[in-house]
Amino acid sequence: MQPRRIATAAAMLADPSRAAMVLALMDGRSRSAKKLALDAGVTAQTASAHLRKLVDANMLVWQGQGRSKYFRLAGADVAQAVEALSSIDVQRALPAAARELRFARCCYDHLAGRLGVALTEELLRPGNTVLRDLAIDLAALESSRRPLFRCCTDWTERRPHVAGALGAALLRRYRDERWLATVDGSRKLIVTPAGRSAFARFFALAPTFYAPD
Amino acid sequence: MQPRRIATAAAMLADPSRAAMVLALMDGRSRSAKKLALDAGVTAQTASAHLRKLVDANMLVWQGQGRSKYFRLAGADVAQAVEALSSIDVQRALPAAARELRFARCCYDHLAGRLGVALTEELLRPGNTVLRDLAIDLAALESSRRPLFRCCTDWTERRPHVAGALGAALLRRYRDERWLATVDGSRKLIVTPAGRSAFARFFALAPTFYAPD
DNA sequence: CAAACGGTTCGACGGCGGCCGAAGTATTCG
DNA sequence: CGAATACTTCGGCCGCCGTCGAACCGTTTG
Repeated sequence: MQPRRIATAAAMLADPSRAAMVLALMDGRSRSAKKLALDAGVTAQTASAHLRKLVDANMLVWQGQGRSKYFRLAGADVAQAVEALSSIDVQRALPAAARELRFARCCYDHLAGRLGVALTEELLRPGNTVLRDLAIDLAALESSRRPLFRCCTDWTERRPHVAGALGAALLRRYRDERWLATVDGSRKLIVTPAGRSAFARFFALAPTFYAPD
Repeated sequence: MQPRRIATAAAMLADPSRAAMVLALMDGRSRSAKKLALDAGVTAQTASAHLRKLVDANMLVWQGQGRSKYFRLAGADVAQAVEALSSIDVQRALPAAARELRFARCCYDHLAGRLGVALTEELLRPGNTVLRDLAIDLAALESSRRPLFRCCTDWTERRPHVAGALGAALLRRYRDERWLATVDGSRKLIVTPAGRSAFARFFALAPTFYAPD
């Protein structure tokens, strides 16, 4: 039956501790069980039980390294479900913490927020040449098992941004080029000076785009 | 705090009875409390409690009519969250019931499934004239408070289909023209003979498209 | 008005599940 | 080897929440 499947998937995120863990992994990187326990504010034993459930539910994958266990999200579907859930009942006034994430953040392994949406829209404009300009190897991405293009609806902007293998490749590129930089352990991303000029050149992003709203 | 928000939203769908109710509303229509109680297989009292919670959580809205109360989804965000959750851990072999929905179904108030994805891709092709051909009044849709365009990732196709005000307007149109017909109380949609020729004319859908996969 | 029907409130029951302390395994390091 | 560290298992506690029976309100119908 369908309801049961959805209920069990939702139940994984219905516990604040598990939600905190998954949220901590929304930047796409891996974290040890201990770190996740701290993130969630529970002891190691409880975290262990939670992580086991999340793995059993195919929401997390894990990878051993010495006496540590590193966890990361099992796929972009999980990230999308989390984003979709947080998009429900967005109150008019976002809390300060959320507003910080509004401009640019990573959603699992791709770019989200106002910047993500804007770059996506530019990318989809007919006849654009950004992918060629950046020399993104679409053929290589296509051959991966992961779908090339998926779209993910932004909970702050309520408009789509690009996810999937392409979204991941783009964010990786932005980081490698030092156009975007990560902030401490948060999902927030900041645009470097080099990034500003690059986005202006390749995406025709006006300087006024960065003005506070 | 962020985790708590997500957890409470997920908790709404974490109960099989509530999940069944929400699922029963995924076709975008309204249902009475009694009907929903039957759908979920619980008594009227329990259903009442569940529905109250769902309304409090802004996932359902309700509308009184005489001594009856009719519920429907509060918005497309809810439908999207449900779709996203069901997309997690899609096993290779879909159950028979799900396969029936694969070709065409309604997702809240717009079209999803293989047909929804195909029509969306045709719609997005540069220079297409479908919206003009069908005389869709974009200006009127634009003026509604609801966002004109949103995309929703399909859990069967894993590719985006059009949602938002435009998606709703299109499905309404397809139904009004009798191109698509609903099946009993399910979300399944079937293409009428008139629909086949219309989709061929406006969307250049080849007859082979309807072949079973 | 009385009967029927849809929805709600109350209270009690029962079970599931998150939590931690304590103890157990495995790996690393001195 | 022994100490320290990361993770797991076990057992018991506690609280939350879904469930239904019974009784209660409001509307509709005859």
